[in-house]
Amino acid sequence: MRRLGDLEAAVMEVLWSATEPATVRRVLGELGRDPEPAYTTIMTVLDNLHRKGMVTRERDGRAWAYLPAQSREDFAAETMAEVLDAAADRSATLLRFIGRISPEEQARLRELMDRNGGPS
Amino acid sequence: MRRLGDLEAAVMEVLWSATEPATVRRVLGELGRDPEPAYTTIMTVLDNLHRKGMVTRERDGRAWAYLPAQSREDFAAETMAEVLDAAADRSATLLRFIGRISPEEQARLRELMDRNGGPS
DNA sequence: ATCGTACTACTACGAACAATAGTAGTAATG
DNA sequence: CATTACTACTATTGTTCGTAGTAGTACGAT
Repeated sequence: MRRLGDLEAAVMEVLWSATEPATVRRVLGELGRDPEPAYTTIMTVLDNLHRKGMVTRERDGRAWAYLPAQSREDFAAETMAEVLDAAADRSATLLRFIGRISPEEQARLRELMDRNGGPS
Repeated sequence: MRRLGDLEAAVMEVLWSATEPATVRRVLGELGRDPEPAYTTIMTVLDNLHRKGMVTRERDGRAWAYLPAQSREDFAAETMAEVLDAAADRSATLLRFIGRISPEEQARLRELMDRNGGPS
């Protein structure tokens, strides 16, 4: 499973919240950390995320602008699926999983399955 | 999220596969690693897992016998729920999640919800 | 043209956690 | 009572992440 450090996760949050590709400068500004990390720190973090395939990047003038390779939701869903795959007894895991989410959420889950995979 | 190293995960696998509390010696034997780690390495790993609350232990003669604090399925389900919590848009995440599991598994999920949360 | 600014590439180091294991002490067993 | 097996304590190394400096380069303004 792809695992992120604290700062890496915070940086991804910024990128996920952004509506546009974000430069290092922009990520730094929107991180809202105290004390503010150095510009080069964020640059390194973004570079590492790029190596890990978590983000892609494109030129914005001279600077790189980074954008998430996946949406936050895709990332979360993929992680959930990976965790499920790692479990031996998938049914038992699913059963316990639904035991951990609210009845409302179960209803929503049902609805989503109806609407989506249901009437093919 | 509780994160485990490679060896830690392998040790947990052994414990999860075991039907009984397992001693260090036993875990070491069933790890099947080449080269086989030192006895004390596994001892330290189990001690760390114990500190993290991943395992409990009881005396088996002079040795400690370790057993998982949670089943593999509980662990997986809890992790899945944590990941879902971290996502901003839970519905969207669930939607993508069901998109990643097979129709059969969706059916099973539906069945589990019917049987469980359904007729209260 | 060149000077300053902003960005990048390269490099490095410290902190935290994981992997690895040795040594010394102690208890059980024969 | 000696040998063996286990535990506690300690230490070292590796890996990943967080942190950042320095040097180089391109661009825009004057």
